[in-house]
Amino acid sequence: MKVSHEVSALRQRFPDLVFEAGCPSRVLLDHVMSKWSPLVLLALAEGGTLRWSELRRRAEGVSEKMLAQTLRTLVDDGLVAREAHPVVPPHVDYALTPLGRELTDLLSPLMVWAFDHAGAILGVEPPPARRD
Amino acid sequence: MKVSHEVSALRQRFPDLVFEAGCPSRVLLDHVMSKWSPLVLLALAEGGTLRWSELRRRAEGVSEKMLAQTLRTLVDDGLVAREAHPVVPPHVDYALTPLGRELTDLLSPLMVWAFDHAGAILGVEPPPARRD
DNA sequence: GGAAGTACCCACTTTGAAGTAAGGTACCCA
DNA sequence: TGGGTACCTTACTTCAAAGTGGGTACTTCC
Repeated sequence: MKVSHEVSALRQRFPDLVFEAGCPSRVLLDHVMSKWSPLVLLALAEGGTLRWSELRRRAEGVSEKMLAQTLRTLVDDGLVAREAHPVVPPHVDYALTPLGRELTDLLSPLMVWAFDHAGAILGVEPPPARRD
Repeated sequence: MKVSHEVSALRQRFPDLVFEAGCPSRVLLDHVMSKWSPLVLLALAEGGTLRWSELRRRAEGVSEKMLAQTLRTLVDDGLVAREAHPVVPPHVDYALTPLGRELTDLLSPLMVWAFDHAGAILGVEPPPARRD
């Protein structure tokens, strides 16, 4: 039984109460699930090594500030590796670390699932006859 | 190759740009990754059918307002089923729908991963000698 | 009659994430 | 001399999510 297996893995980590706000896993999840992180991570999962300007193009709509902030967080967390070449004009490469790859391997099925079900779930918001 | 397979599944859905803000998958992801949704979903994955008061206890720190709001969203999205028994005092049961179970099957490995790596990742924030 | 229990809703305030706009560096080329 | 390129940073503003503190309904028990 796959489900029971999943649940037991959960149980080991979150005994009775699940996990309180502010605990490390929440913080990490917040990093990973911030507005632009998934886009950056998936872009790197798809595209391999990418430079700053290429990431800006792929994460459509991201501002320079948010891209910098997102990348900084991911680099600090050890999920993305940053390699700056000392040339002019600047050339900086970003790529997933092995840890980052572990993450995207778990993250992308979730994104694919969300993509596949989003229309049905959000489109068919059943008429709000919810009240008892 | 597992990774290539994942990536090709991604590619099919997010051709060159990944996906713009405001698209349905973002909205769904935001629902699922809001502050309390993962706790509620995992609590239901672990605990099966739970009633309101039990959920309040498990999602340590949640306010009544936020629990109500979170549950309402999840119910509207068809991830959680709500069953109100017409007794006094009120008795309302919540449980995952099959769709919700699909989600938690993808979500819980991510949470487990986050739990296992959070300490190392956040604790070892390497001394900020990041600048070139 | 009034307190207690359960599952909520509503109005207001606070917080923090994201957006905007502007500047900054370091070098090359015209 | 003064653009132009690529990679950022900082200061200020905005806005939605979350928090706070109340209220409600219905019935049973004391």
